[in-house]
Amino acid sequence: MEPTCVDTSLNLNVISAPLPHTDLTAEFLVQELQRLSSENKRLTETLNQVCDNYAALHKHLSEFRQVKNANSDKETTASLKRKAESENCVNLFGINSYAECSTVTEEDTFKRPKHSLSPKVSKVFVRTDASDTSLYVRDGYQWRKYGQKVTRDNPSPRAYFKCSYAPSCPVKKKVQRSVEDPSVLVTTYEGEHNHGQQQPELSVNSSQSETTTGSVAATNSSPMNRYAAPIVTLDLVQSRVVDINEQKSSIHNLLVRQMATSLTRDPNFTAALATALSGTILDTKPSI
DNA sequence: CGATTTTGACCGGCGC
DNA sequence: GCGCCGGTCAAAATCG
Repeated sequence: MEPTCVDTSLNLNVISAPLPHTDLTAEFLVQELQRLSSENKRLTETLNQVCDNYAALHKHLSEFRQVKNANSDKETTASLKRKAESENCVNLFGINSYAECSTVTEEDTFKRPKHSLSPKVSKVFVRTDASDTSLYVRDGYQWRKYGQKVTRDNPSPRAYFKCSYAPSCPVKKKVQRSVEDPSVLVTTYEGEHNHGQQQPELSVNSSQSETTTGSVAATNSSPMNRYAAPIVTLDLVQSRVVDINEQKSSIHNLLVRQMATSLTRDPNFTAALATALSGTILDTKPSI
C-alpha cells in the first residue's frame, strides 16, 4: 500500500559491508544508532520549527480573512458563502498537504448559513488508495451508514454516518472523496461524542494510515519484513533521544544531503509540497 | 434473526 | 410557486 502522505522513510544505507569482528560491529552499530538518534532529534526540532511557522502563518491568514470579511459587502449571498466554504476547504486541504485535522467553530468561520445551534465541526483528510471506492474511515467509533448522495460539486458520492455506539450520541459524519485528489477522503465530523472511544485506531480499511497535524512519523513497513537493506524510519513524534556529542558534522552534512535528495526524489513529497504552495498562493488572492 | 448497508423517496431550505 | 440541491428516512436487501 502507498504510504500515507509523504514517505519520510529515508534509505540511508550507509553501512556498506559488515565489519570483520563482531565486537567492532556491535560497537559500530551502537555508534550508528546514537548518531541516527541525534539526527532524529535534530530533525524533530526542525519539524517543530516548521510547525510553529505554519501555525503563525495560519494565524495571520485567519486574521487576514477576518479583516477581509469585515470589509466585504453585506450583500453577500448565501451561495457565495457556500462557494467560499468550498474554497476554504480546498485551501485548507492544500495548505496542510492532505493531512489536516481542523476544527471549525462558529466563531472562526463566516459560513454555516443555517443550523445556528450546530455543534463543533471538524474535518479530517485521510489519504487512501484511489482505486479503493469504499468510503469507510475507521476512527475508533462505531458508525451506521444512513445515506449516500452524489453532490453537485463532486462526482464521487458522499456517505452519511451516525454514531451507533450510543443511541443518544448526536455525532454525525460525512465522508467524500476530494475533488482535487481522489485518493483523499474528506471526513466531516459534526458534534461531539458523549461517550468514550472504543478502539484506539485510526485508519482506512484497516490497511492504510492517516496523518494528523504534527504527526510525521513515517509508518513505512518494518525494514525487517520488507527490505533487506537497513532503512532508517524517522519517528519524529516519540523519539527517545540520547544527546551525544555532535562531532561528526561531516557525516551529518552528508546525511542531510542524503535526506534532502531522498525527499526531492520522492514524488509524493514534491506533490504535497506543490499542493501546499499552490494552496497558499491561491488562498491569498482576493475573492470574487 | 438482528444488525448493517443500500437506495429510492421524501423533506426543507434557498434561489430565481 | 417552482425547481434544485443537500440531508434524512425507511423499506428492502445483505451479511454474519
